[in-house]
Amino acid sequence: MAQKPTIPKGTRDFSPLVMNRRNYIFNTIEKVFKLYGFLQIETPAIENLSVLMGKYGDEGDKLLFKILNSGDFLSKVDDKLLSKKNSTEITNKISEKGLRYDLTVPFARYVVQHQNEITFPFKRYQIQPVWRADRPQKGRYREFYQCDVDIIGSNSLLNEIEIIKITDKIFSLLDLNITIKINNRKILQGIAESFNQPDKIINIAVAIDKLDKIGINKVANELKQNNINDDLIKFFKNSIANNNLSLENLKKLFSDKKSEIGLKGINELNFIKEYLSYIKLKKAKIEFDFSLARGLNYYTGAIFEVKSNDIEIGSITGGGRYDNLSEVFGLKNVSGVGISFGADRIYDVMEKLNKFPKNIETTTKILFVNFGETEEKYCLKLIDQIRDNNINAELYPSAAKLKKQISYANNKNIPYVALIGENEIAQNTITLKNMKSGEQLKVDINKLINICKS
RNA sequence: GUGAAUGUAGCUCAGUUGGUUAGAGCACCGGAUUGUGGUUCCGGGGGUCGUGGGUUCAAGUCCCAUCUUUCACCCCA
Repeated sequence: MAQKPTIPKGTRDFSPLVMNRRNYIFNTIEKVFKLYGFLQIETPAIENLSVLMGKYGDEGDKLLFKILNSGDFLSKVDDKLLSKKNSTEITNKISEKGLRYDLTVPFARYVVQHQNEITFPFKRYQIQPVWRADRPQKGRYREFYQCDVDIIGSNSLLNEIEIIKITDKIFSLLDLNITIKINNRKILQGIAESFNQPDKIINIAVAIDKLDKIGINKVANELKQNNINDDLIKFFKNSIANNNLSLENLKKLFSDKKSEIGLKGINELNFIKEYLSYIKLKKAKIEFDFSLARGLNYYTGAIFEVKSNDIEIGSITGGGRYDNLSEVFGLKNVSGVGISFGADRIYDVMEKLNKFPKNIETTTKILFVNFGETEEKYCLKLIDQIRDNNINAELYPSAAKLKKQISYANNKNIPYVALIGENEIAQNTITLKNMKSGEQLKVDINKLINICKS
């Protein structure tokens, strides 16, 4: 036990059974992405820290995995700096690369770098792992996959509708009951502006986001601690207490305070509402929730978050519109909207609810038993023919005891076993064993192929 | 980053107020059954009890440190 190898905190190995199930999720998601006309890209696991830093808020920066410079990286650090023991300053000198934290920021970087090859609006999807130096706990890993779709280079709110449709389609295929929560950052910004604290929008958003969890009083405390003024806190307390935090109420506030951005947010939200009333969703519930904030800094318009209705776990999917993300990389006026499916959390939910179909687990359809050199040569020819018919088949690699070979088929859930020994060769036939029923038939190769195909 | 709990065989766990050689079930390997798995019976391998130190005649059991895993907060998929 002592010297057994381990893997780093928050990372996992995926065994064959788990991989089958993970691939089922990835394939379902990818199929829907393609159905809506998205094209795939990949970006490197490693990005320059200058690309990653400052995009996710202070908390996000702390959670970035940083990579040491190669070579004698300490030689550039002078003794004064070392003795100060300021980790941030020293890190800047010894690390210039990091592991990507999400797929959206690398995508924005990609768009700016490849702007001349891209036809806008650009619809891309990307399924790759991301890394966060978080403390692992339930549904939280340090390495996990995100499945992102984004449309960049179009302001149309039709894209938001499409994102909602994609989300609905994927979760209906996976047979999960979910709620899509929708809000708009412009509304939050309008609130901040209306009370003369436009710079506090992040603090306000993060505090309001906890409304469901900790209640209005604790939210009020947190707002106070962040130096949010009393007028705003009062507004919240009153409207929540009177169950009155409605679109109309907010609209009135924004009109009174002449907050253009707030009014724009309300218009955008109404657009989505109106269009959603035209189209049918298969499975998803929609909830407009003014307390939804999302921690990532870069969102500027609609924001989405998906929760499981049946399992208590953080959000399993999230996204929104970002107007200025490519601007920080030098490309102005390119707005994007996208959403990210958290494959690992979706897996956890599906496993708890037992939602994985049974038929995704079989791999090999037929095993050829190996009786020795003459027989294996004979089998090799037949097995080629079977594989040419697109049937997964394998030959046991040694003439082990029959018991062992059949157990192998049993453990691997292989439904058919072909036995070809001296007798069968002489009679030019195959003994085919059905592992479920235990039945054995003598068949020829064509019949065997037909049985395996059905 | 803050606060808690946890660690005994591949897995799930027992192990009394500290006291011989640390157990069970499942899994694995072999045999009953040399051309037949999933059932049954018999046998077998596998542990310096997370790691390092300490207390004691004696530590899986008590103390300290450290690591791991898990949970909550923060934040998030």
